[in-house]
Amino acid sequence: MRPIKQNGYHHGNLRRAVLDAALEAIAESGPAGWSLRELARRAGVSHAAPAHHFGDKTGLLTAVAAEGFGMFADALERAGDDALEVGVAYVRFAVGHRPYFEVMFRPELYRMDDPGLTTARERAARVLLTSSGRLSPAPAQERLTTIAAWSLVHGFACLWLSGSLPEAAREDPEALARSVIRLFPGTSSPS
Amino acid sequence: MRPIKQNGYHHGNLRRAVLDAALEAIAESGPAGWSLRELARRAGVSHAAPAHHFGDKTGLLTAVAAEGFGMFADALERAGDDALEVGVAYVRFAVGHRPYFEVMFRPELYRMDDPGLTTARERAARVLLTSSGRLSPAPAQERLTTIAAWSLVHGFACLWLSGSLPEAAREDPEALARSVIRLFPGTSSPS
DNA sequence: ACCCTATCTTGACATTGACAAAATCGCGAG
DNA sequence: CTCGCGATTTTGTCAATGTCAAGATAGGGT
Repeated sequence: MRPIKQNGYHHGNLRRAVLDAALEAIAESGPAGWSLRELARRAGVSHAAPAHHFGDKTGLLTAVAAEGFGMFADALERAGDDALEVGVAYVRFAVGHRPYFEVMFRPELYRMDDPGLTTARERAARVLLTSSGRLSPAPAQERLTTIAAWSLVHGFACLWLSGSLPEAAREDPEALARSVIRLFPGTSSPS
Repeated sequence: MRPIKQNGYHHGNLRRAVLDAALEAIAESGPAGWSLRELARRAGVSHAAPAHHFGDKTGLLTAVAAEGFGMFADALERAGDDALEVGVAYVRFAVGHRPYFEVMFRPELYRMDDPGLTTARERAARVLLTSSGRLSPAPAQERLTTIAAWSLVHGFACLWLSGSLPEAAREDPEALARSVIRLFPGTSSPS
């Protein structure tokens, strides 16, 4: 946002500033419509400053994805054990943190071997697994039920973000998501 | 693939050649991991030849999306009126024509005001609407049911394409999709 | 034989990602 | 205090890319 440097050189936390600038740029132009040099310009530093903290563009996107998966896992854990609430939290995160979400589920943009990223990813997957497991009518279908519930909320989030749903513009996505998820068997009566 | 030109200049259908080269490049490196000049190199023409047919990079991606929506609508119409089969066709198209699918649902990459694109898009939407409509238990929930069914198949396709599903590597996506869709209320007994 | 239009080439320019080397800052050792 | 050292930032540079403008070529219609 605002330039960090006052006069001469500085040693501020440029890492955070560049990350925020990247998130803002992704929000404006998508995960590929920006440039490292533009971020540096926004942060008020020279064109090669971000390279020291992130290596290259892929490294910056890896940092975005890792942070995103961490926040995502937190949000899902906060939703508790009820599958409906976890699903709503899934959509709420996608809509409320669109830049993170758009990078997270595009693995060709970042490095999947990042350690912090994979742990956060597994943490989020565990919440999805446990919450959707109790939707299954029989233990044999537990795996399919998890995939189906995950697909439902993920698909809704993607369609809403891409503007494919005609009602996307004039309706609250969270309320709409709640109504849609309720159609899935087992989510109507939580307790 | 193969260079078109034999000797000197040529007037072949470069448009098709560039489109095919673009699809191949997208299949390899995603919708953003290629360059116009690389396509021209692959097709054996000069670096600015594609510009005459597509204007710019966005124009080329618009052509890809338009052609993709046309093939998509054809595939869905071929599946008939049964919601389960339409859903399976949805996933089959996403997996079998991955480059098209990845561009189609990323509107920031192309121009949505393209006339041929919007007509094909509406044609596909109509199939989804009519086939999912008969899944609804009550007419009042028809809109929600359509959104839910669409979200389910779209989410499954996206998760499978992004490699997020752990079983993605060792199972047939079409069969898995069929099992998953069957969990949705109303799809078990088609007739 | 000639021209005309679509098609393709060539040349150029600004922007970008990446790398190397120099410059600067901040902090601890003496 | 000051000196040096590592972390950080700058500057300079290069190849690659997208886009535009101008020239060259082919093939058909007159």
